[in-house]
Amino acid sequence: MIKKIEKISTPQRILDSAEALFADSGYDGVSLRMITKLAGVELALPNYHFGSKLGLFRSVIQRRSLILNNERIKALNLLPDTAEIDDLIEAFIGPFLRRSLFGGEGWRNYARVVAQIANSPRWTSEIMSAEFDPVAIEFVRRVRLRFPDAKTEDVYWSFHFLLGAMTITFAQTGRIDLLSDNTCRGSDLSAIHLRMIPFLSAGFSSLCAGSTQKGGV
Amino acid sequence: MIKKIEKISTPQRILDSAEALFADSGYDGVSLRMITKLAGVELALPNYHFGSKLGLFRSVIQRRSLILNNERIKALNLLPDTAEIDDLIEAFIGPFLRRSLFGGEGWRNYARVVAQIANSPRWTSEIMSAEFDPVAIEFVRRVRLRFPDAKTEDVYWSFHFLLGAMTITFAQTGRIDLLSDNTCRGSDLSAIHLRMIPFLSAGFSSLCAGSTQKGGV
DNA sequence: ATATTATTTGAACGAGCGTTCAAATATAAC
DNA sequence: GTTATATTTGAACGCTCGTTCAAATAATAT
Repeated sequence: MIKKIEKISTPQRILDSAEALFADSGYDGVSLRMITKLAGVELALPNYHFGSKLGLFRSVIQRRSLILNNERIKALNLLPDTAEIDDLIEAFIGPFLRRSLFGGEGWRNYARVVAQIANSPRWTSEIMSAEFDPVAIEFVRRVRLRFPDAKTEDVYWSFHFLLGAMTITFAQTGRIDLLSDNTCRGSDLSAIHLRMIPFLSAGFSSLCAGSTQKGGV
Repeated sequence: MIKKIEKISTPQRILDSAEALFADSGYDGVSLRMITKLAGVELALPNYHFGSKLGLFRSVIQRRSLILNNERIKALNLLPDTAEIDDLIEAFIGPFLRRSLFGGEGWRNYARVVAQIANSPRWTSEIMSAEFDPVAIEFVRRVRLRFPDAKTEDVYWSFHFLLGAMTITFAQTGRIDLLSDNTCRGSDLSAIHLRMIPFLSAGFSSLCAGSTQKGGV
């Protein structure tokens, strides 16, 4: 059978181009003219399909966040209530990590956009909370099942540290490559997986399991 | 008492206004007209004093990074070669944390700008590496003195996770406040200090001291 | 006080911005 | 095949952008 060239719909083309450009230069660093030029469509079409530039930006995030959060919830639900902390962290981080590794350029660009919005007060409520609060709440609930004696604040703060480490890492800024003179590769996500889960698990355990006193190596 | 009106120089006024606006909206989200209007100076003056908008942005970062990195180096030099990992982390993070807490609005805005540039590939080489590599290298060197058997990659990756947790936290995006329904306050930096040092120390120890195998609670 | 330099002013430059809209075209329903 | 709907086109709207520059003013040095 002859392989037909799959026609990609206009909204998809716009989303892909916007995602790639937003990943490099952020929301304000990209114009609709740059996006439509890269997508090969007319200038007016983003506004027709997404209402506004802001609507397009939100759609860029939503498209993959829905997939990602479904996978996270599914992975968490597969674990027993008695699951260890490293399995919980794996369930939360793993889907994002594997998408970044095997999901192609689009998922890598998405991760870069996520890092930007996660680190800016501007997008905290209207995007970050709207997209990621439900799965974050479920993750926190499961961590508290694992550490019933943990203080609420300790769990939230641990999650916050995880969030920062995760977003900066998956964004692949090139910082660790430059700093380590290419001894470490930000694109080597299997090396990341090997280290991020133990690092964060130890942090959670230190803060949520035992006492909060210092020096507890 | 009579409040003496301290005349602030034009470059300082421009830096302060630029810093505040960049903190909220990023490099491309702010115009020189917004900056000069807030500073109460003429439009042409940023270009006169800093060469260009990009030069102004770099100066905003440099102004406080010089102070910060001097304090970090000094704090590291005060520690013996046998210093524990939590003291090393304290020396690296502490100055930034205390400035954000007691240093006023300017330092908080600076932290927000730092979070943005640390999480964007765009600023990795020309700002992040240029400003922070020397102190990062010294920190890594000291960690390796503490953990002589640690693999090089493990130390770099641990530092990278620290960087992500630190920048997102000091940026005070409001995310943890919203997520925890104000149980946690992103502005409560003493609560942060109490938790971030143990969390990261445990991560470093897990990755750099013992074996890299999983499940080592 | 005068000469020299540093800074500030006010206006203008060309270019790019997000958004809108009527007309043209393609698609779908009957 | 004809009508109704969905999408695309191309141009224009008012506005803001970073940068430049000669003229005016302030500060400094002799």
